[in-house]
Amino acid sequence: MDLHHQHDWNLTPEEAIALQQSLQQAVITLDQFQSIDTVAGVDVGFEDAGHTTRAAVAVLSFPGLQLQEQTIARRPTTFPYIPGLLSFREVPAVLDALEKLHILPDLLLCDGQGTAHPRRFGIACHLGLLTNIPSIGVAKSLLVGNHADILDEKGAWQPLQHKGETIGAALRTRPKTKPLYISPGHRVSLETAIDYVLRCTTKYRLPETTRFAHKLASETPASELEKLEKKQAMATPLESEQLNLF
DNA sequence: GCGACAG
DNA sequence: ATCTTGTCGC
Repeated sequence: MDLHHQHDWNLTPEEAIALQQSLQQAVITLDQFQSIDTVAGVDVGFEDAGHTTRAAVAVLSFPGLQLQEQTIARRPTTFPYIPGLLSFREVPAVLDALEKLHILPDLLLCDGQGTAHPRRFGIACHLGLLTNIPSIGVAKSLLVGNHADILDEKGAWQPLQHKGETIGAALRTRPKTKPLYISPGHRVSLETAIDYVLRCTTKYRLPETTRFAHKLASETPASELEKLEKKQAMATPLESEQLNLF
């Protein structure tokens, strides 16, 4: 992929933090996109006791939410899990999976935080910036910040705040369940992020995009992996020029 | 120094 | 995230 913000991945935690602070300056939390016809769910799982990273991308039509395409990529795990540095562990594999797509998704729903991060640069921001695809962070638990109690009805939400600023929202996507933490990744405002997450959510707590991607990243048997590999190789994969055209 | 800590 | 069975509640 010909990325506008390419960079080395062989970094120490200290270098990774410095890079986040640098790249964060380029993040845009305003709506900057045209029509959204496809939404992709991105998720990552691990095999071999964590030695292998498996990334999955599921592209759904929008607003119909019908599966259009799915890809999987596996590669050796090279970075440990460190709170605040998740993207350095998962993004390389995700980029591999995105390169296999034939359809360029209009929006990315990522597993994890966007701006709801100590340095305002969660995995959704990192992926959005590298691919230049509008992105949203959809996390199942909190990394940083606080919020008031949320009404127990779908759609209810409260701003997530940290050090005096609103960094995201705690959103109830289903009654009687824990909220989801939504935040802008890149080129999407918080209000719009909440709207899209709700429009991708049907009867479950997690959006359909995330559910499809998670199924691929964690529940797909190795036996069915080769079947997917063939489908992925059938047509011409997304060319780098198609990604990043501002 | 102590506790918290996406996946 | 992953290792793992049954089980409590709407």
